[in-house]
Amino acid sequence: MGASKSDFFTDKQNELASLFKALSHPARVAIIEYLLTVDTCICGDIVNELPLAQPTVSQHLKELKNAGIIKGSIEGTAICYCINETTLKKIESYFSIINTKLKNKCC
Amino acid sequence: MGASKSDFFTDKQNELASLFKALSHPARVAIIEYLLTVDTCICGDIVNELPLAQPTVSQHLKELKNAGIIKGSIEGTAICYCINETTLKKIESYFSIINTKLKNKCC
DNA sequence: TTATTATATCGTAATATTGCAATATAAAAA
DNA sequence: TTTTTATATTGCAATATTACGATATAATAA
Repeated sequence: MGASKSDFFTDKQNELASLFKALSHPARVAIIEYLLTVDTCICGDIVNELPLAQPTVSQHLKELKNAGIIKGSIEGTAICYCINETTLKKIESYFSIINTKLKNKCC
Repeated sequence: MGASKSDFFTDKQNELASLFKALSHPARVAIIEYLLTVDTCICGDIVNELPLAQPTVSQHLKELKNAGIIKGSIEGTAICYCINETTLKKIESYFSIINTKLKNKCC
């Protein structure tokens, strides 16, 4: 085999896993961090920021977009990408809940 | 190719990516969530909680341990796993910083 | 000692990811 | 119109992940 048995897990577990999978590559972490340094959303120069070829960057952007971590809107010839605040707030609150639960533990 | 070009990214970006990679499988999310429901750290029954064979669960536990997300200590014949609070706090603070930065954005 | 119990490792097949050259698309400029 | 510019898609080779049967290890029980 090799395919993950996602049918046996809850929807929430699968959703969380796919969010983390989207962030599980250094290039995609770098993209997020670059988007954070840019003031506006007009940012079609992500390709120049990364040590990867244009098709590869395009593929990484697609994965981040499919996971809902970034949003992209067409701006003439260029495309304007920015971080999806809602998703990142969800992720933060997930870890916030985990850490709250951990406070009542022994370990 | 197929190997990710981790040499071209910063250590922090690679570290974060490997933390997220550890969480990028629903079984491993399920393991974390199960560990949260258990009061003590004595928990050698993760295998019975998951719809996966013992070697597969063992492999997932190893990945979580290697990434520093869980800790495991030998407890006689069994092994006692628990969540590594330090790592999870780090992840929460990473997203907390991101969300703070996002507040000063247009989008 | 010989079970038994709990977990890890090995080996391997199925599948997924990564990266990029080549090519396609689609909007704006000439 | 044709060219340029920006991004996406296709196709494919290299590599990584997932899953599990078989087997190994290592501590306790009998």
